[in-house]
Amino acid sequence: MTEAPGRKTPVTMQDVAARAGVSIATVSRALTGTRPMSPALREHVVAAAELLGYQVNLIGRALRVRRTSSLGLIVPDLENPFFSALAQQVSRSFATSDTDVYIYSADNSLDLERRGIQSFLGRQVDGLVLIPCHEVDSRDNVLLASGGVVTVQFDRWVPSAPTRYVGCDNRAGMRLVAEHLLCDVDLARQPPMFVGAGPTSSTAHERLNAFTTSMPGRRVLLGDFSFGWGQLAADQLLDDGLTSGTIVAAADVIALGVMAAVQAHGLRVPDDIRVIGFDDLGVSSLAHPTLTSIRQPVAQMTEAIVDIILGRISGQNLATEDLKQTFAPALVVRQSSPSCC
Amino acid sequence: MTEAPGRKTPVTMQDVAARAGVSIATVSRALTGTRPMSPALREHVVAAAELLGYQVNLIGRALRVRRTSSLGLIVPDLENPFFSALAQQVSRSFATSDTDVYIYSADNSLDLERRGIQSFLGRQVDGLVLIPCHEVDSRDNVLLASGGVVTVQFDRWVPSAPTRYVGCDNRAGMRLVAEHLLCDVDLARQPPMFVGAGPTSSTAHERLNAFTTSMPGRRVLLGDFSFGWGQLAADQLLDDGLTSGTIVAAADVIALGVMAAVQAHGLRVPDDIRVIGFDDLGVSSLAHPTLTSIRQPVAQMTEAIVDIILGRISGQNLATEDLKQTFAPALVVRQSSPSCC
DNA sequence: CTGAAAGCGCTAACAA
DNA sequence: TTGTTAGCGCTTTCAG
Repeated sequence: MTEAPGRKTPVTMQDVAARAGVSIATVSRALTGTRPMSPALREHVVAAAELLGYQVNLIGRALRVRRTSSLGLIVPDLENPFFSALAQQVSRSFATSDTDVYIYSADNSLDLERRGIQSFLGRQVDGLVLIPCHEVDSRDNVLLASGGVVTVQFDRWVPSAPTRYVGCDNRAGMRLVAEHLLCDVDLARQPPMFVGAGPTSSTAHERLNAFTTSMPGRRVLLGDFSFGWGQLAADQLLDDGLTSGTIVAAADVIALGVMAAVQAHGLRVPDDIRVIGFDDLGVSSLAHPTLTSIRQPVAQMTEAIVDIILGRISGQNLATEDLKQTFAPALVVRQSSPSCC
Repeated sequence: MTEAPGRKTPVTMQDVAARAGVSIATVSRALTGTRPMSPALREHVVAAAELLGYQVNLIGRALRVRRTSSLGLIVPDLENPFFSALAQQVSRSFATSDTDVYIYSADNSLDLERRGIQSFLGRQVDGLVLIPCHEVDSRDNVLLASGGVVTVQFDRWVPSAPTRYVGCDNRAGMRLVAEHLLCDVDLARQPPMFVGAGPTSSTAHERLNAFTTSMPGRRVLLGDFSFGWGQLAADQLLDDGLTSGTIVAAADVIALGVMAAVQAHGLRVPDDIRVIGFDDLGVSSLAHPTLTSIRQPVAQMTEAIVDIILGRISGQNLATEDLKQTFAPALVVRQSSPSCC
């Protein structure tokens, strides 16, 4: 019988050294390849290591080299598909480097957010990517993070924290929506209204502000970034007697909820109610009808994060405005709000 | 000005000890509270630590105590909402313990899956929860994992790997679907067919087998666990002239894709086409129409994982069949396939 | 090109 | 109750 799993004493470099009849330093050199050595001996050591099933203890290495080759990513909520998509893309962008990405879900709790940060800092990650839970209340957490390690705020911006930020230009995105409305929509027949999220995050804030600026005096409903809220909001509007209009949602998850509710009420999208989303989640091009949305350049954004964390960018003496890196989104017109021509 | 973030030399116990005028061991005891000591001194030490902004270095601690209080969770793909939901729930179940959960996405790649395992093992996690990518090809990876640390396979089972498994009873779930069909559906008017995933995972396998056993001779289409595949499959069926039937999907993501396509073709759910899902994702109760599905007892499953990892269960001399812990799912009848009465 | 030894930050056994 | 010290596994000077 093989031994019980997870019970055997781990084999160390000491063991490999003994087995190969060399010093522990030689084993280290043979395995990491940092210093020149005779190929024959290297071969010999590597063979011994494999024979014993040696696996490097990264804790020991990290303590010595003071680097962990790891990155912490803290997301507010994994069940929000936009955040899962971001997490996946961050992982993907670091896959070609030697940096491992670990994801921690704060489950929309400031306490868990703090716990995640403490935990990552304690484990000496080389960098921290943080999508903060709350625009105001996460400030202490962001400060805690940035005091310990290179920190990048992603997607959501907490003001007055001295960290880099990577995100998309939400105002520009909402301006694209406004242009689309002016150009392609009969606003008298299908007047616009906004279903957004309460301004507890910069994204919610910026999208809301940009909408009310571009489209003043329109109806605005605020909830959170969820499918359920979109559905609830649409139910309210329809129960109020709405039979035609253009619903601008602050996120695709909201928009998809809106569409479900509109169709449940027997109205047609886009003939009766147009729906416009934001983010351009993968499923949005598959929904029925397909969703007009604002596409965030996620791959570009995560590449920017790679550059910052791996230090490919000096970042030393940046002017304040350069701390914030925003990327231009694009309008993707689909069936839920087609163009007129 | 404050110092540039992430640049200051970290403050160690040594520093705290010097500042407080005590030995380093006293600092350790004051901060961890493992040994009795005079409250006044503890107070004093804690104050010094806070003054200096001391943060424990968990790497140093881990090297010494040979425990990291951390758990690795490897998922095949974060963009699949079912896996994100599982990840969230695992995190949640461990939130009350002192074990931190780190998530790693294998991005459906065996190489990345292996990298994640190596990385977690090297970092000496106390346990590993693995949702394997592939029923056959992941075998080496599972063996690698289980050779290093307590490993639990979750949701998907790779045979002949000596690890515990936690998942739901997929066959029982599909039997519930069959019962529902026999009881509530006019099978002559709405004949059942199966839209599943290729048998590259135990879940796909078991659900497919259970369907073909309960409902022999029915049409079966196999793709993958995605919204897009559900849509594509439904398009095929409808293009073949299907105008009424019952589509049993192997997962909610597939079912949602099916529903979108069916509605895009102008057919009604459930009047023309019934749709039944599996997993019972949160959004499934919000879709339009709401989705009849098989609910997995996710919270129960993750609690079982907690028990295994934290060693609340002996697990020493289990019989082979006890290594597999399956939980009973439940049928949730909603609008997409209502009951007859 | 290889070995001996120091030491990363921490905790625990042992002394006082 | 507190201090001294060894050592977790590893890399990297420094000698040889």
